[in-house]
Amino acid sequence: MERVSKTYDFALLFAALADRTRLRLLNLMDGREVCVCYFVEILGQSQPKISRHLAYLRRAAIVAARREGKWMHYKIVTPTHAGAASILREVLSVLRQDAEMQHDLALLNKACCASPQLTTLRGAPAPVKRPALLNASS
Amino acid sequence: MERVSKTYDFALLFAALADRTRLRLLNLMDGREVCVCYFVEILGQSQPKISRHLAYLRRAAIVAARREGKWMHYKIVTPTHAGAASILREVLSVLRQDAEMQHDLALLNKACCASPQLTTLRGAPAPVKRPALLNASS
DNA sequence: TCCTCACATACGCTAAGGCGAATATATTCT
DNA sequence: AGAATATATTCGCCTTAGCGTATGTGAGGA
Repeated sequence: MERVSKTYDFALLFAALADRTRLRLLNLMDGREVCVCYFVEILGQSQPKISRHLAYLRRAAIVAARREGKWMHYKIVTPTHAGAASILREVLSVLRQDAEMQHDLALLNKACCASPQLTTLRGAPAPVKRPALLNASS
Repeated sequence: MERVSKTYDFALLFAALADRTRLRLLNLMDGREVCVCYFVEILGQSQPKISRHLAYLRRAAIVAARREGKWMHYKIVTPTHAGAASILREVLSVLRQDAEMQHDLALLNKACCASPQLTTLRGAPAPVKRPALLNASS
């Protein structure tokens, strides 16, 4: 058995959370896997900016990316550290109360159901809702 | 009735938490009011450094300072935003599990009970434990 | 193979953070 | 008033972050 991160770097976790855009991204990924194009469309911000923030979250090991053809899907990964996991869970839970976060999610759900509605997203894969909010990935 | 912070700046909160030294300071203040000299002694770091991090926490409205003669006492203040408050509570709870944090607290408790033990702290006021972990201040 | 789409990364800039060292301020003591 | 103590702030330096813009890369289609 291998020992994983005896001392967890909480500062790194909080640095990853210390940006409104990243919090909005995480909120959109709460419980589902989301394609990058949706982030760009819903947050209304430049694609490189979104991509850089996603890279930041990846560096902090908070999200994982999966390629599917031309598209990249991002999802939240549960931190190996139990404390970090419960902090992240609490954060996501609190974010759900935020007005802007709720608005973002409403846009995501709309885009999900009415595919050809948003011209920019024509043919983009729909985000897949997951049963568990935080699902461990091997 | 006055409306308090309709939209809370979570990024600011997390930025304040995104530093190991500040997390150690908050952990020491968990449930009690602590004099600056203890922070310097226990963390073993320079006084200006400690003071700057405390100023950062003050700016983020996470702690409050109180002067008592030559000494300054710091304590955690509960954020007005309920979500922020519960995040902070969860963070403090998780920090308690961390080895270094526990060690810091052990040093604080020792310093608290054996006053004349630490020469540097001769005559310094003892930290006062509070019943509630997070007590709202008017 | 070339083109296009979706996304990632590099570059140049500016702002902010963190640190040590020095200095300022407030309080108490003599 | 002057000295000593406790704490805060400033300065200069370096590193990191965030942004727009431009460019690179990987996959699919013609």
